[in-house]
Amino acid sequence: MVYDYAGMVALADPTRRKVFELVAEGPRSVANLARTLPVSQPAISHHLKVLKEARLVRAEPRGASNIYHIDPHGLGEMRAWLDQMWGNALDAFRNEINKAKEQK
Amino acid sequence: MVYDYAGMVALADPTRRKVFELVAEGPRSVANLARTLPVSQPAISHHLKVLKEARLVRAEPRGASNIYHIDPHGLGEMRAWLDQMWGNALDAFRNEINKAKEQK
DNA sequence: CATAATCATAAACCATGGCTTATGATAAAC
DNA sequence: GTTTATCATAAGCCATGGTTTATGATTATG
Repeated sequence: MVYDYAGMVALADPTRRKVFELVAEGPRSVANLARTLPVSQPAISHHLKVLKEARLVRAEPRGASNIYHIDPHGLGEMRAWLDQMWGNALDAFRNEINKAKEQK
Repeated sequence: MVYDYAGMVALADPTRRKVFELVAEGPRSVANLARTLPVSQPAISHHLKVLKEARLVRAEPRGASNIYHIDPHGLGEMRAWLDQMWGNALDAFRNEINKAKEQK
């Protein structure tokens, strides 16, 4: 599986996490997010750009506003990747445990 | 669910990702990692410290060496959190879709 | 006991990136 | 048509954090 870790990078910043969490609760405009969080509107726009490039959110123009909502597909990709990574890591871990037992 | 995002922050750095991926393949010492990756030994130690505090790896002293392996418990916590977040976000997304349809 | 190997911590350097202000472009409101 | 609201981008500032060198502590080796 190919994954560029963009989702992890995007969620590493606290402010960007809050932006994402708010959008995950329901669609929000840039102005709404800027009013809700203690950062400027350009900062919000920048965070949304990173989240969008990480395929965690999508934009939907609505008049002068830009409504952001989550990107189920991209979010699912990140989840699928973590699931596989988790499985692989645990398999390798169990192999090491068995190898250690054989040493006895 | 309480989660401090430490796992995401830890995996946001490219070098630290490589350290983790190598450890996930099987137990490795600090010296081994330092020989494998193009960074100094103190850099490796620092990355391992971050990964350990994020509960993604654990250390096991073995003589003068320090063998690192994954922390299945901590890794499982991160996976469980992402699973729940994913479910919540999708539920909220579907609610919005239905709301939009009722508007018609 | 002396030497070599392993590792963690501290200090210093510097690039990355998150933030603000400034600005222009588009759309709604009056 | 003028004003107001919304949004994205650019430029500049500055803190965060990733890196290296230096160092000391602990353990194996000879």
